[in-house]
Amino acid sequence: MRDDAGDARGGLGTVRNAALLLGLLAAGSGYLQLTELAERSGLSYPTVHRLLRSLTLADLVHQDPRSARYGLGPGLVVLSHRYLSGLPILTAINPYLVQLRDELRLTVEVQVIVGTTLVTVDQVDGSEVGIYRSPHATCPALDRPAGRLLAARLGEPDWQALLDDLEHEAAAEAAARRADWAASEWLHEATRTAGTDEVAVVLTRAEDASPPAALAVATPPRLPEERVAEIVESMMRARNAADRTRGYA
Amino acid sequence: MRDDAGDARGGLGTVRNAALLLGLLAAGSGYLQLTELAERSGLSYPTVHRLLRSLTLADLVHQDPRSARYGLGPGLVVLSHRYLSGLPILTAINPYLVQLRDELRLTVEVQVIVGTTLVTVDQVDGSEVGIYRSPHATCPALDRPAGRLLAARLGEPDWQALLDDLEHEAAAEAAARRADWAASEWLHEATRTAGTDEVAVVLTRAEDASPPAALAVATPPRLPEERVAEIVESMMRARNAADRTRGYA
DNA sequence: GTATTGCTTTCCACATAGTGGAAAAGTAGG
DNA sequence: CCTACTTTTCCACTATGTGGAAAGCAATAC
Repeated sequence: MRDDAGDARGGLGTVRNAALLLGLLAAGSGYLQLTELAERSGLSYPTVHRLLRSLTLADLVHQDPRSARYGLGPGLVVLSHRYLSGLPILTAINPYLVQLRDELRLTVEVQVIVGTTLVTVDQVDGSEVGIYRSPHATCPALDRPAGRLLAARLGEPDWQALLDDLEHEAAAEAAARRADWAASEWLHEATRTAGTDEVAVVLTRAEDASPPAALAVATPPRLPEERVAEIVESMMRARNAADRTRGYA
Repeated sequence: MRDDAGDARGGLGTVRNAALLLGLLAAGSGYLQLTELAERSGLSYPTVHRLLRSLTLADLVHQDPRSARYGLGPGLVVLSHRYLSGLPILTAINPYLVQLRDELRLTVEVQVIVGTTLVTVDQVDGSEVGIYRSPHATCPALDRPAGRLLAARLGEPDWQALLDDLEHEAAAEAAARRADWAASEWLHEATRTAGTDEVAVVLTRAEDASPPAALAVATPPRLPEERVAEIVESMMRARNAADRTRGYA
């Protein structure tokens, strides 16, 4: 079965172009000029202009009236929230997050891997975070232990795409450690950028239809092994309670 | 100036159709059948099919392999996070949220109005929420005091669209109270659905380019006026500190 | 104050991409 | 095995989406 309309395998060109522009706006920091988007996308100025105007009408893009530059739009927030509020794993783990935070006295996060990106989709803040919070954090998946556990559970094409973004040495190390990550229910080691360690526990099962998710807790460096074991145990308990809610025993 | 290509004023038809389907998926609960989407959109089966496949390739839609039904996709989360992480008001208020939560001993939320919808874009949970958390909540704007303050500050077309969604009596009441809401920096009254009261404080200024935002704190009913005044004062202090960060004095 | 430069937006002609009716393929239930 | 419904593909057609050229706009330099 092959639908020729819609450029076999690639989908409708106009939708692909619109999505391309959204991706470019997401990859940039802040607002971009129409000419920059045309250069990076390979599309002409009038085409970029019409696509951006169409996306603006749909509230998916916003044009800064002062600078005429374009950025992502607020309509994306509603769509994303609707998506997240329907994820069974988030609904199931939700009731346990505050209790887990109070028990550990640490900020608890829920991470989801999307493509090669690790996204913080929920968090319950402990008092220890002070003024350094990142409620809408995204980072390359392998930067954090949670991302390593989840990335290792991706299918081959996604795993390969992830490796393609890495330098040779980092890709080799990741490839070497993949089987270990895939076999582990939890991981405690350093993050790449935040200068902290992190304990991560996988939430999702291979048979789940939604993207892989994990719990994550940032910890000080050089935590005693007993303390790590306690944290893992608490996180596992929350995870297992959520599993019972979801019908896994 | 008028660009005929792109159906004057409506943008490109294909982008509009794609956005229409995203909106229908957001409005539904869970996954929808292709035939349902065709019926609600007025588009033909093959058209809906090609649009959905294109959106799926862009990670904005997901097809459940078991039921063949369609739902919103995880790519929306990355785009939304990138959008939110660039909002100046969120960056500015962020460092004060944990301290405010600890001071009030109550959950603190940041609300943003998008169209006629109020969206919780950040929250710092107190211990009082227990197992009833709504981290990705969306609701009609006027259901909550924060939404009332923000909706009253919308332009005429958006305000009108909001009224159109209401029953006649509710619309009349909102119209009667609009001026009062627009003139108030804070509001303390009942929410429509949660069975709680709420204190809300406006965060954004009319001249801000980003969507209107507010701080919100749920409170028990029949709170003494002195306590309400204390809560408002603390929230205003956080708001004013964020304003100084943003260059307003 | 004027000219220049660069960006955004519109105009126009054209070709093909996107559309919908019809048909085929797939799946679940009786 | 048959039926009913849904999803996906095929096919012909035309209206939409494209890009080159031009117009409009705003900021900057002289």
